[in-house]
Amino acid sequence: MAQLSTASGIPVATIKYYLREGLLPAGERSGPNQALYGPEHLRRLRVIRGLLEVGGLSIAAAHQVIDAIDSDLGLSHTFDIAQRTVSPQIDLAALSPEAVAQVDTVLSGWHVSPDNPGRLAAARVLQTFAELGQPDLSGWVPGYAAAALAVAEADLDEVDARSDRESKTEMVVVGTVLGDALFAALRRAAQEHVSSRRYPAPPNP
Amino acid sequence: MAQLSTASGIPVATIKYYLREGLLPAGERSGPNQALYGPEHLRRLRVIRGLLEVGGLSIAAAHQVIDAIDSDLGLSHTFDIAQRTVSPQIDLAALSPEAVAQVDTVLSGWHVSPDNPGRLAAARVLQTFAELGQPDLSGWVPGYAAAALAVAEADLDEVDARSDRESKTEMVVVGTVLGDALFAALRRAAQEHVSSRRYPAPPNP
DNA sequence: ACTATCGGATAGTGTTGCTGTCTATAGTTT
DNA sequence: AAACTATAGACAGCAACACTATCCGATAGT
Repeated sequence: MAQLSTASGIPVATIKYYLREGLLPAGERSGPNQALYGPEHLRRLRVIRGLLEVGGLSIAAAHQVIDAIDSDLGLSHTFDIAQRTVSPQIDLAALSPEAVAQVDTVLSGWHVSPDNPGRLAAARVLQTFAELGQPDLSGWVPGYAAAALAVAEADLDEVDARSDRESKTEMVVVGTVLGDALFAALRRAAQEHVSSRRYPAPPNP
Repeated sequence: MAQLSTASGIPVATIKYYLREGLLPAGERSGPNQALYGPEHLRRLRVIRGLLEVGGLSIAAAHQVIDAIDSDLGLSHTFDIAQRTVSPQIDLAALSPEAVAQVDTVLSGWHVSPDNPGRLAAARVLQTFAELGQPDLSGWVPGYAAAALAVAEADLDEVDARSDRESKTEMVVVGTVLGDALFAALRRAAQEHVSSRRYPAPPNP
């Protein structure tokens, strides 16, 4: 276990904690107080840290998506679990009908089930804007939808590019979680790029 | 204050907490133990709840971006504060040069400063993929970059569409925070749409 | 005069993600 | 064989966070 700790850079106490929480499978027992850990444990640890640190998931959420990787349920079901895990729980009754209608307008032509977590989350965001007196976002949101469609195509392409089923499953889960972080990061960079192109000389205070 | 509480749906104790933390400016004092709260307080409360619940910010982070709204520092500076607040702090020394180079390839042609928070965060994500043995993302990431560019254009368009400076500032801050959530939500919906189009009949277990 | 409410201060709560300590045992070195 | 180190497993403790509850003295409205 000391090796596992030094190889991963994670303290022994933390590894024990992940074992306790069921995030990491126990090592192969070689005695009452001895266990052997293989490369798959190291890999799993890296998945865990990626989900927690980069993806910002909680321990409980990471547990769910890791279970989704381990169980073989078919890709669409795995997608569903991953999506629900990373999305906020939203009560449909708490949403204004206007916001929901607004989202459905944007999503018109898409085949999306009514309880898709993204649909509800998007409605929540639009409702927040509406409460802040920004009712007309018709110039803004469609651009987001078009970009989201392009990204989703890229996501599915990448999953298709994986050869074996296990690799596909992992790409579904990890891609769902880390894809959010990746896009947000690239948006920051793109904002600086576009901003500097539009306003060449930033005003000096 | 009771009115403010019922109007916003936020418990009095919580409003007091926000006052203590400096998120909400004090009401206009009308006596040693009396204060008046106006519509601007209600609006501010809605901003706070949006940042915390929808944007997922911490109290400290919300404080920073709210200060950015209040101070008038020029749009590019406000953008910078908002970006740094919502981005994870990443130590450049902890990043592998390969991951950084990979990001810079994707960002080639963009005018992005070396310490742009998005550049570092994107490198962190790519490094995580590399550690998981997914080295070749050249079919995936460029699509993200193109989409991010389109979204950034839409963001700046929307800021430009605001007339007064204060409204622009608020759109910069709120748009930066809630835009992430909006895009992530629409990506979920788009994934279901694309997935159902590509694999019409999900396998029944 | 009386009662409800106010602002302000202080302390307490539940959750989360670890971290430190302890014990009994097992391997390893001398 | 004795000394030493490392291990698994259980348990308690801790710091940060976002509230929440209680108390207090003063005052506004009736």
